[in-house]
Amino acid sequence: MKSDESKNEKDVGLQDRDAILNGTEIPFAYKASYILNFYREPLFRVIENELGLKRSEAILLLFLSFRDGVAAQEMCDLTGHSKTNVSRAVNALNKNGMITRDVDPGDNRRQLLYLTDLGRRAYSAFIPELMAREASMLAPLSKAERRQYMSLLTKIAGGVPGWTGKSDDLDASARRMRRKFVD
Amino acid sequence: MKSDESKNEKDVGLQDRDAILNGTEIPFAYKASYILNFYREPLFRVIENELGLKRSEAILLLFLSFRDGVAAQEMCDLTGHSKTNVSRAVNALNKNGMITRDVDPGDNRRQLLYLTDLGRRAYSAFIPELMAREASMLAPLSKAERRQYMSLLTKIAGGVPGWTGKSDDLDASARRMRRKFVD
DNA sequence: ATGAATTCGTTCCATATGCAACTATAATTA
DNA sequence: TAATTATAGTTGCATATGGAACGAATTCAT
Repeated sequence: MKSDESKNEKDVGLQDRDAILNGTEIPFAYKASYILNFYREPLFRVIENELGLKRSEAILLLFLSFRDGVAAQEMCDLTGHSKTNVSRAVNALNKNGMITRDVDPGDNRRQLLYLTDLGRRAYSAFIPELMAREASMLAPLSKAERRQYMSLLTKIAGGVPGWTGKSDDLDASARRMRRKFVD
Repeated sequence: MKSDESKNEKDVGLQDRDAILNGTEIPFAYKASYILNFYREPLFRVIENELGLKRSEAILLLFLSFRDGVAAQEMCDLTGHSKTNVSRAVNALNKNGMITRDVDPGDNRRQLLYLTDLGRRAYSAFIPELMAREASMLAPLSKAERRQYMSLLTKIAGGVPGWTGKSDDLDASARRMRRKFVD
């Protein structure tokens, strides 16, 4: 694949951009990543600057907003984040008063997490921006297409537990990669 | 280990999981993030362990695989990654012989990047695993649904340049957040 | 019950990453 | 042309993040 040499323009035109996004061998994953990168990253930086919340802390607040009272473990399972990171987010938010934690009466190792009023206020401060940006993201879709999109996402998400968590598959991937790349 | 799924309360059941994913106020973004997290992160870690390629380096190889000869700048524009990170990836891959770089004859500031054979071999080592995982991800969808999904992603991706890069909007978000959260 | 194995959460350490400041080159304006 | 502004890429610094090792609580198998 040779690039042609007509690169006078530094701007990448729209159709060019689309061609680029279609060039990869993993077009679904690539496009979804592309979209999500531009959706999430800039806003998380704003949240960090304005509210002093790290990415993982904002995500924890988001999670607790509709799932109050879980333990850190659930957060790891359902988001795929490392427990190291979740632990740190829990401690930081606890320290600044945005969540509280109670020992789980049924298991003293676990600590159940709850939003405080301050935590809810922080959540209320950033969630409208995330929603507005989501609306921008979906703007090119009609109502019917949005329903379609949600339906597809739901189907895909439903399959996730089937192909994640199987560390055997990842080990097999690792072996194939290694074998293929050995010098 | 408990042998099955009947009533282990620590496990989150499937229907429960779906309810959780639907609970948020940004369901599209949340579900897409959820899927993508589980798609990408584990494999990037395998790539790092097996091939010694950082996430940003693997992404650069992926990008060059269908877009050989670009400058670092394009990489930033089209992926949203910071130029710091891209610069470091370029230097690392150049040092270990996976890419070469030539000064752009039309602009001495720019350096055009090219995959080497070694770089292609590294790419060839990991891309099948990303493809296989993409296939797993899409497994719940029929052929027709996949076409639909791609069509929707294309539409959404086409809109991205319209709502990103407008730092005015982000500034406005920042102001609203701050105002809403002031103590 | 006793001891082995498992799980929840924390901490240490190494590394990855973003921002801001900087150098060098190019484009713009006078 | 000279002076100003903008852009490509690099680097210093502060911080974010993941893995492994750990302590404590729990479960499992005798």
